[in-house]
Amino acid sequence: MTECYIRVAEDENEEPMEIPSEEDGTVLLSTVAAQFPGACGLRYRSPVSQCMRGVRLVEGVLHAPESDWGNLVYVVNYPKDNKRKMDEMDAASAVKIKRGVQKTSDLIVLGLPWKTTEQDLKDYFSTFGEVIMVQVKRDAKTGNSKGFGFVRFTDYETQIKVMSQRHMIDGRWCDCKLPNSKAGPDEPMRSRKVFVGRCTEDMTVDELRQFFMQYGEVTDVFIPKPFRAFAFVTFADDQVAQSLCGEDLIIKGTSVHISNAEPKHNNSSFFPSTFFMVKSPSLAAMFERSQYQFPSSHV
DNA sequence: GTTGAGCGTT
Repeated sequence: MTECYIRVAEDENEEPMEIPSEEDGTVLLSTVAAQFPGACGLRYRSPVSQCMRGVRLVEGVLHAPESDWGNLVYVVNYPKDNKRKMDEMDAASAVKIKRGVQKTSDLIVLGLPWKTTEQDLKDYFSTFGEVIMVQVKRDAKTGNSKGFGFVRFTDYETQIKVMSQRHMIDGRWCDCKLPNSKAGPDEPMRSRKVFVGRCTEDMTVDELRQFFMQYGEVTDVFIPKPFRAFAFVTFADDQVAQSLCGEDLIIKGTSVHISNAEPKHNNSSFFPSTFFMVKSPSLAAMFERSQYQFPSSHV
């Protein structure tokens, strides 16, 4: 058997696309997935039995049913019952659109092959939608991949779609999930100050101020020294601060996580900050600063 | 130069 093209379609009634086989006549699942992201196999209607038959799949390699692939149209298989999930997804996103544009967040990608690079991730996930950030986490010393990474999409629908299925990346099944850092209901109190996690050392007070200005008036930026990979940003309006909590924002190509700046002690009943504010703004600032530590989730 | 559930600081 020699190299050829086989006809593959999303559905029996849809127009097929021709995809190439290998020299030995087999077809790689990754070749199918390149055109049909999320594909996990192929099936076809047997001319003899008129039943759908599965194509043999061994370690990412699809084998022709008979001596060759023939002129049949092969239909793409997706994990579980993806069609029904799509309907649920559309209904869910329709509800959410009414409440405004959904913010996307970083997704953790688990199970990456050691060899997979950020370019590989970008290439793969771009088939779902516009990608605005990818990371492969590596050992600082050896540079070896830790086997997981992160991805961020422009559109929320893309994020939902990507989370709803498994992913064949460089020969391994990977999962995309919401990272633990943003799981569970946190965000307890209302504050004008937010905690900015995962800062990099090159971020300056000025740059953070410039960046956060787009959301509202910034009254203070505090970066602990020596470098501790987080910062505090205070807004004039607490609603601005609250609206950012839980979000992943991208500053200079780095994804930072916004959460509430949590007070470690609560002495405000003895010395309400409003008392200091009318008397002395600088004292009020000192007071606020002494009250807030990093949230427990980041300790 | 190894590994395979997890969780992001260069």
